Amino acid sequence: MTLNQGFPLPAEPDADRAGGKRRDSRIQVRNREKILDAATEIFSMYGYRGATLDQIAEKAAMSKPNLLYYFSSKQELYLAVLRDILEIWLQPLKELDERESPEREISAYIDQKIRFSQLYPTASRVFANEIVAGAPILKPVLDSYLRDIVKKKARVIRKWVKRGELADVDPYHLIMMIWAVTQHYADFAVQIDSLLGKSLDDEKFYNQTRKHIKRILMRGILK
Amino acid sequence: MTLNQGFPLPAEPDADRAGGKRRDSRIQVRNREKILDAATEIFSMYGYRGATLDQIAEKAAMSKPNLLYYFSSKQELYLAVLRDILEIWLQPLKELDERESPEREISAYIDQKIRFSQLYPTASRVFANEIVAGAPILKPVLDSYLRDIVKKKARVIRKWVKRGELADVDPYHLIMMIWAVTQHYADFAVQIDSLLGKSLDDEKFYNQTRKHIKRILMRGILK
DNA sequence: CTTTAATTTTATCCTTTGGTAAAATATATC
DNA sequence: GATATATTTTACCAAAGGATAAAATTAAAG
Repeated sequence: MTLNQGFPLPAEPDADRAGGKRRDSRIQVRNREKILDAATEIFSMYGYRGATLDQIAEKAAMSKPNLLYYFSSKQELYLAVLRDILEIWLQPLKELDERESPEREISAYIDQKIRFSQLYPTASRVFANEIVAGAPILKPVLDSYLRDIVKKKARVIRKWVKRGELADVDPYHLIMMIWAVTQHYADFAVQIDSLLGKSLDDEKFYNQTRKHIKRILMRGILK
Repeated sequence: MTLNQGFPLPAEPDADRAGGKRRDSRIQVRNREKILDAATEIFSMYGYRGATLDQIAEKAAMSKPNLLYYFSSKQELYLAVLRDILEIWLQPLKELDERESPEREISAYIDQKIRFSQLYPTASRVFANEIVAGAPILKPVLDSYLRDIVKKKARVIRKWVKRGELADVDPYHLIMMIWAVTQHYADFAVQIDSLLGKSLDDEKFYNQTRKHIKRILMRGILK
């Protein structure tokens, strides 16, 4: 689950050391994962500044100095968490393929985004927190990497519009809309739970939500 | 701007004292407002736990003890901020009127929500932060007050569907969708700025966004 | 102008928090 | 099983953060 490959976020100084020391012992891998999971949960609730290493250490069932043995600072830990999230957050968008029909592609995209909200709601919330906070860490990534991908995919959507397969929609706004709606179910899960007593964990509700979102959006954009 | 009337959030012990001391001197009003504005901004960036009184005091251009003279604790200040936000956040929904056409009413509702995102983006972010964090403070309000209003308005939407004026949409999901999309432009403003170099402050972009959201959504739900 | 009440400042306290040092323990290798 | 290395624990520190006390200043009322 700790993927991270080639992201424009500074790599952890100690990660995948090639020289000298042996890394990746079973205990190493297990503990790093335990910490990342705990950190994701705590960061999702309190944001970077509000989260404390004590809380994270407790949730990971280890002492704070022990935690700092694996991630040498709070910031390094936060970066590691964000890197993992960004990886899975971005993946689906990259797959939009202009050679297929917009109906099929956009539908699949929505499916993947809502699936992400179901599978990684806390990760989604860490991301939300970071962006709402003004993206102090991710800003450079948004300004370069994300910007490029979105621009490329906007072109794909525009092509569909020109071909007459899609109503005359603004590609950017369409992408924003899909993000907004799908992420909402993860980021505002408490609210949903308060109002409906349901969550995406409930497979029935998950499918109902998925279909409903798709019905309205697809109706809204297909010719 | 400091409205607050009859909200199910505990009232500040000192607010609008009737007995004894005179309140609301000009200086009192001005400083409380200055603090609330500063607090909204800081809370929007760092959430409740991540925000510090030092930051807020600095932004309000006064000393920390001075700030605490007006709001006797961080929590009290946070409650005051949330109360103000909730007031303006909820207002538009209350106005949905079944006697009018859904086309007109929902369109007006979207207008009001996106207008809120334009006028109070930081307030929107404080709210977002609170909900993403699991609504530790607002949970009771969501569970009672908000729940009731939404239930009532869901009934209105359902009536429109039965009358055949609206496609067969789930009222709750529709409301969620409108919230998600409109709030997105305030809550994820940095992202929007990274990708498009625009914000709702730009009147042209504001109108383009508004129309685009409405076009897709209305097409998606009208018969 | 005095007197009283409201506001602001200065000094300070205690707790929390990110982080370190070094000793103690466990694990692996020969 | 001895030695080296990796992991964990214990004890601690300096800075930050929420909050209070009390003195100093300013504004209002008579």
